[in-house]
Amino acid sequence: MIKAVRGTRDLLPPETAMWNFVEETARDVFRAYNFQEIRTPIFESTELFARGVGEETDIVAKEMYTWEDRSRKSPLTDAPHEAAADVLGGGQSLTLRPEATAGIVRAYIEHKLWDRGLNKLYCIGPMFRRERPQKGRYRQFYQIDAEIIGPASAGSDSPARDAELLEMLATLLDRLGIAGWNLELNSVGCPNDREAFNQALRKALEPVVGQMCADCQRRAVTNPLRVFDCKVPADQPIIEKLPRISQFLDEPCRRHFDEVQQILTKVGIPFSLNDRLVRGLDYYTRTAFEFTHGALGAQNAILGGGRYDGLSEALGGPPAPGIGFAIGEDRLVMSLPQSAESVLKKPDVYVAALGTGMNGEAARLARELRRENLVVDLGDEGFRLKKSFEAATRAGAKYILIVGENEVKADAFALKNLASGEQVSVPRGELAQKIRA
RNA sequence: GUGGGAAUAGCUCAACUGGCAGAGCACCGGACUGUGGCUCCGACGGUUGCGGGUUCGAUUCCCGUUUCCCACCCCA
Repeated sequence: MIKAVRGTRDLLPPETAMWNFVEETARDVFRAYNFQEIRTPIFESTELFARGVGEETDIVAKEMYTWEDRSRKSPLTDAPHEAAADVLGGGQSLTLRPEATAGIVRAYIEHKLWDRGLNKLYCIGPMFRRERPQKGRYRQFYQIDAEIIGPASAGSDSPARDAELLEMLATLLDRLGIAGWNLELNSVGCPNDREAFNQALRKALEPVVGQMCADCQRRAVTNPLRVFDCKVPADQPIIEKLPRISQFLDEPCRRHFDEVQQILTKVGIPFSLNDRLVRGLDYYTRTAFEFTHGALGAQNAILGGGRYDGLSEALGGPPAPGIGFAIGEDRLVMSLPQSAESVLKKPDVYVAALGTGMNGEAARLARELRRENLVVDLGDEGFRLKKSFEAATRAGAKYILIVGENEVKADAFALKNLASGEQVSVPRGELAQKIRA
């Protein structure tokens, strides 16, 4: 048997109803904040992620699905079409997107979206990372992503945008009925701050790193910021004494962060400061945040994001400050309180054809009712009435409509409420109204 | 990539120390040919994840492998 490959999965009904519920709610909330949809390709030039996400990140260094595309022309017969193409293989290096922001910023640059002022964009779709699967983590997973990006003259670097985005997220989680979320907030400053902080951190680690766990010794070399992620109890007293990024923020960054907090407080969004919150992608600046949820095990981050004021320039574009987030849709669906059954749209009526020659009559009635925007399921004239009832009950239909010889002759049909058992004869023209009532 | 656990019917799970692979639910049919849910009866359903080894005999023991789950790493 051929099975879905490791880390991928089929989403089946009724669970897909939950996904539709989440996506419809998200679109609805985004609309209220004047965000518009953008759809970018699910594969891009490898270089985009190397430069955007960062060569040193785990994502780029070991988790991407990357392959070499076939060359347009054989290198034996002619020069490669693409100047950038590898001379030997001829093909361009392509990668399945591991995250959405880089592609959106690429589109921003490619289509000169700064001409439109401030862009508020969202994107829903699959991402791909080759990690070891576990609960809430898949190799093909889905993100709901939104970005605010534009020239600084359009206000893209304003703390008001950070606060607006965070308030929107709180609204979305509330609308979905997700209780018990926690917003953790930090500022990772601008590149200068980070540089100074990194130096101070390395210096502070030097005398103590020998006493720390093996992971921390490795982090101290590769990415000192990640030392703050350590959960080993013995290391905590040491980590407590390390310098914090908050001590290295320059005046503009400090003011920016203060303003974000003030607005959030004013609009009543609860948050907690976490100066150990560091993010794994190189492009983050200033505001960094995570919404966590208890019921997700080790993968407790339901969404995360932050500001990326230098990303456009890193990709060869003009200055374009921005802020965005990615929701792990798989994890969001897992933390929903509703059952799949409860969000599933059940048929209003099951049309039961009864007896030879009734399929046509039933189809005609079903067509009329569907044109009235009712959800209609349709049986088969070969079914005995008992079987039609069972099928209607299983489908969760509200009514069953019997289409037999007697009914057709009278042009009035037996309509039975499956829950109450009440049955009435209804003329053809009044069916839709009666069912909807 | 590292460590641990698991895998038996569509689903949830049994099968004593290595001795005929089972149950409940679901599904299909009948009791009941135009009135469902309840009840009763019957039928269907299996390469015991896959491959090898030990043995007279393997779901059971051993080795390998795949996948899932848990944790690490990291992230959404």
